[in-house]
Amino acid sequence: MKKLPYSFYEKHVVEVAKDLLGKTLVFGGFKGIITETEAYRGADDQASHAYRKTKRSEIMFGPAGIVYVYMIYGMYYCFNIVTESEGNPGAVLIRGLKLRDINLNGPGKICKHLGIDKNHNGIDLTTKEDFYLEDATAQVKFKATPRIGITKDVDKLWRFVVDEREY
DNA sequence: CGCGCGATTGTA
DNA sequence: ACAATCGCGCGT
Repeated sequence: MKKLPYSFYEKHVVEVAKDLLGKTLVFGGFKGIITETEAYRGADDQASHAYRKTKRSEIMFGPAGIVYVYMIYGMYYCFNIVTESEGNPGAVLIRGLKLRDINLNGPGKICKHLGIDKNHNGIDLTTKEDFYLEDATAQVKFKATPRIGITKDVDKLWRFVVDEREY
């Protein structure tokens, strides 16, 4: 299996969110299959941090393949991957990860279990040897649903979940 | 500088 | 159904 290149992340955020399903995340000693994602975009997505450019959301406006981690509700971190070309904000929230023996369903659980926090913000997934994504040969089946936990732009079907029998 | 609230989760 | 818990973003 080979590491996913910059070109994989540079596409439209919704495409990347779908394509990430079934891919393998390698982080330190952990290896897991991505089972659930959500897409967040720029000015046309009111639910996104990048709806307005702030110090926090600035990273979403930058180049693709970069890790975006933020704290939520004062006690959990959310792990995102920046997409699209520079100047076009977008990021995919990783919401589900299947490890060998544990099913991490929920962005907070993933970060807590793997130990991902604010220190990982800004890491380039295309150049590291212990933090990257691996290509997958097989395509997985999935469903599109509304995103979780938001109050604006709730009608966008930008949450993608791998069918349970696929993993 | 103060204040309300959030891309969540475990517990009741 | 709700508390835990704190950094961010916006208004003053």
